Amino acid sequence: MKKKITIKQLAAELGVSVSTVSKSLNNSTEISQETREKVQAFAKFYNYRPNNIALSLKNKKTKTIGVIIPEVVHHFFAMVVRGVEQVAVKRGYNVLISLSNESFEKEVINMETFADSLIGGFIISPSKETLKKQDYHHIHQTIEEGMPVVLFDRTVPEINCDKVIVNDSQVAQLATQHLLDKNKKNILLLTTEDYISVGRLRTQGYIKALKLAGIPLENRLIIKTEDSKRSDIILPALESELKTALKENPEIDAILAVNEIYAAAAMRVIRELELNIPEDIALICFTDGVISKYATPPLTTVNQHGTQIGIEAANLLIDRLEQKDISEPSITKVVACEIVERFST
Amino acid sequence: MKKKITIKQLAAELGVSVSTVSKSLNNSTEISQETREKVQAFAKFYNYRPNNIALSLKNKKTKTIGVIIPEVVHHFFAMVVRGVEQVAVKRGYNVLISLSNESFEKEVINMETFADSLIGGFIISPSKETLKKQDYHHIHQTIEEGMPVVLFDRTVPEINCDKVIVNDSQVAQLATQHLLDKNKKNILLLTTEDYISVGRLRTQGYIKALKLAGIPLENRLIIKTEDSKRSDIILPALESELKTALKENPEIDAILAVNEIYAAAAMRVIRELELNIPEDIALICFTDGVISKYATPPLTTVNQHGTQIGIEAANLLIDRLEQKDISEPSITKVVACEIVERFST
DNA sequence: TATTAACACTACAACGTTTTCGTGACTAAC
DNA sequence: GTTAGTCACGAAAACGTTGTAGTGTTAATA
Repeated sequence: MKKKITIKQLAAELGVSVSTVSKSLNNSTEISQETREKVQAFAKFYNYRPNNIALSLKNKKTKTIGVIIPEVVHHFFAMVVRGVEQVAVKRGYNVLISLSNESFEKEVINMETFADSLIGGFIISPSKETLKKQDYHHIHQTIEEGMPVVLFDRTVPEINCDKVIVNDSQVAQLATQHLLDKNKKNILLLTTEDYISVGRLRTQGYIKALKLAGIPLENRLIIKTEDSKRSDIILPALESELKTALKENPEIDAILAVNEIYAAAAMRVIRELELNIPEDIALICFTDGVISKYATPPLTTVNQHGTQIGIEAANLLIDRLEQKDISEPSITKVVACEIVERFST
Repeated sequence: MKKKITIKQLAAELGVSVSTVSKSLNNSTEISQETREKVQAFAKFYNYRPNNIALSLKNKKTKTIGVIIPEVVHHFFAMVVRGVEQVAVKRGYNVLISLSNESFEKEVINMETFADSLIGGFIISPSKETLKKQDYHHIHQTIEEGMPVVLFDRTVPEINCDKVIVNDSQVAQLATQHLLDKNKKNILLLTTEDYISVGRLRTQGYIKALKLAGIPLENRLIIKTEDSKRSDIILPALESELKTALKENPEIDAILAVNEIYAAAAMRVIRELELNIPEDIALICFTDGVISKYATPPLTTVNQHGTQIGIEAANLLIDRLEQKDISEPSITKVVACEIVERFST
């Protein structure tokens, strides 16, 4: 086993001082061409690579960014991670990942652990529990301590930081319009409680589209799911609620689901009731993931461009890390999503 | 903005030495009860948290483990990450993630970046390209430098390190047997090229099951996919090849797919040919993910317990990091997978 | 009264870097 | 022959922490 070599060892080996080695490796003109070459050759031979920990300590900054998301086993978040990782590598940064598992406590703990100087800044999408509690002290504190934070997807107005969002409301309106265009007039909305910003915004878009089309808003056509914990608990409840709604309101001819999982649940119910997609009921949902792609029929979706969101977020964060002027105002980027038409509408 | 406070600043504030503060915070009996309490109160007031970078440098080890996987946007790998993260948090470690994107070069670069002292050890599933090239110098070198490595899923015999694998061959045999039990005798196998260990092993299990049942092995019933790059390129090719096979061999009454995506492709083809699942063709696949779960009909699958694999891998790695005796022999853990019967068989 | 022991604390080195500020040796100019 | 200037390199501090080895004071023992 050959342990990693340090500058000090290299210096001893070469019979020169530590400073000389350091300067040679950094190609300083202070050192003669000859010595530089010798040192560099030795360094290469011994496979010297600088100790990043020492560098971080010295420079008082790290080349690592922290990503805190509720889940990785979730297509959208995985896409975001991919995007973040992409630009991180390109710009010479590492990515530390932490999963809140939709739990407030875990989010806080993970954030504090990360903030202990391992990390330069955060990219976060808060857990549902955090949003419900509206307790953002950990995020505020991090910002207070001078670490930049970028919020994405689930955004919180009272936090002043860079944000990457999706034009949720607008595209939900578009999606609703898309259904109306297909001559579906009784659209059921499958959404989350309003404390989740994306759910709220999408609901707003839905409402706006109906209003514009002059269709009265029926509250019984909106199913809001509590959505607090794991999907294996809430899905059966959602399915039975939906089933009841469909039975009691046979005029329903379309469903707008706020995410893919809800759409999958909807499909299951529709199948059980022996209705056809899209003839009897059209279906459109957010999140353009594998479920929609490989479903029967493939679903029309709203592609949220998770990778793009990750890219924007990472760039925003790294820009912030590398900028001198700390007082630049916060930026909010909107990533436009688009409707991917398949066969469910 | 209140910057993070250091021991030195605390010491100045309190009018004692740095050592006293350090020892007080660590509750050393060397320091009087009184002083200890005072220091701790101050530390709490100023929200002191130790600088992990400095600790890492001092202790010559970090509390961070690196995970290198081909993709996050992939149910199985996401599950593994979840498992790793779970035990990492529990045991006080951080998780650094890197995506190879199935590229050899990216894998090597990322690994080298990570290895620059940020990380204590690695959990890796090599990229397809790496497996094809059979170039494992980067992994060997890392091990040489004394960093523990745990390989999972895609395993390589010539690397001597801890491993977490799935009893692929055995369970593929079981899956095949499952189809045979349903009275399906002409089973098509949708697999990868042999250089991917999981593909190879599953193929072996398939062959063994047929042999045991006394059914002759037909090479035209095995479709091996190159599978080198992104799925959007290989899937159409796979689909057309499969379609041809199904047309030319109408006796085929079952398909064993080596992963979910292949199964989804198979479903698409079956649908196009207007055949029924499972009556005309039964379908079973590896990876118990969202596609299988929400497909029509829901697919019978082999659950690989990704989370469990991640848990085992992380524990193996952290055990290795924390053990004194460096020369303990390598361990290979087998995580048993099981067949989840749904409606496609 | 002199020695020892306990106590409560401090000084300092070390981890691996970079960088500032020397410091000799040599050369060139006066 | 003195002074100034360049060149090539080294010493040391700093980043934040911990642990070892002091250090001075007081109390107990011989």
